[in-house]
Amino acid sequence: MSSSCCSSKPAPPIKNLDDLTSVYAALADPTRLRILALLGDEEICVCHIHASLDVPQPTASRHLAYLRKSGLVEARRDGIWMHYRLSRLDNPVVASVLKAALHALTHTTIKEKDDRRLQEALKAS
Amino acid sequence: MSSSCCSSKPAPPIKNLDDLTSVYAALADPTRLRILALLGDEEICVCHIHASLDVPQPTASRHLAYLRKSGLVEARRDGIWMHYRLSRLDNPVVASVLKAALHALTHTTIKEKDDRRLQEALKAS
DNA sequence: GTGATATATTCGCTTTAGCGAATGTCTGGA
DNA sequence: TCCAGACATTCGCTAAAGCGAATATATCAC
Repeated sequence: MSSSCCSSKPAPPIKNLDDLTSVYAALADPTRLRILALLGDEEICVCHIHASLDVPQPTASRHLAYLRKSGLVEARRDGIWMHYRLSRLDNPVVASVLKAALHALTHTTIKEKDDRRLQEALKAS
Repeated sequence: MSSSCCSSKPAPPIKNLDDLTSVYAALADPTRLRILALLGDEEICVCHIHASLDVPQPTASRHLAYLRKSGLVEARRDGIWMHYRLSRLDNPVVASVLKAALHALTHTTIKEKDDRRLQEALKAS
């Protein structure tokens, strides 16, 4: 993982430990982890997210707002739809933390189910 | 970071997402992050930990108990002293998550101070 | 056993997080 | 302008976390 940081460019120091702590707080919830895993490289709208995770729409929306505030995801409005995607993190250290999380999530069994439901939702729309 | 997992041996699946979530919950506290960063490869007793972090002894002890329950650290009794060290994690996926955290912590400014106080404490003992 | 030191735990408290239900807001179409 | 659909937010509640202070436990020396 040091290859995603520290190899070429010098990584900027993290002056405030709370910046790191808040990232881990954002990752410390199963619904948010599932959202991040679902996003991967794609951009997904809220309706597909809450359908894939099989959680109520306000729940998905609340966790998306949390992730957005923490800087891990970004949103784009498209008419009545909101599309979410993973942020391109400027800080390589934080980026490697998220990368480790995404990698770990590929090893979870629940991600398979979520991905399957996403494909069904995409097909049905 | 995929080099620390998935390269040679097949990583075991994470059947329960809560296993991952609880690891991130353990990392979502500044005192615990500082403890993990301080430990590094060494084994450190509680008195040096709470002296290095400049937190009350019960605080250090409580967070160490938390880290211990979460499986991230292990303890060894040596007379009246308790020595803590990072666990050797059997799950490579979780190990890479911790590795990313430790790497990120090397970029924090507070770790320098903590390390410096640790050296002083070691020298004084 | 007594005392001293190192560490762990409990207690009372405040703060925060997450949830379901309900409601609010925004957008596009009729 | 009014409605319907997509999404966001608020409210009331419960559960959990973290802290400081105090107390308990454990080990060793005497």
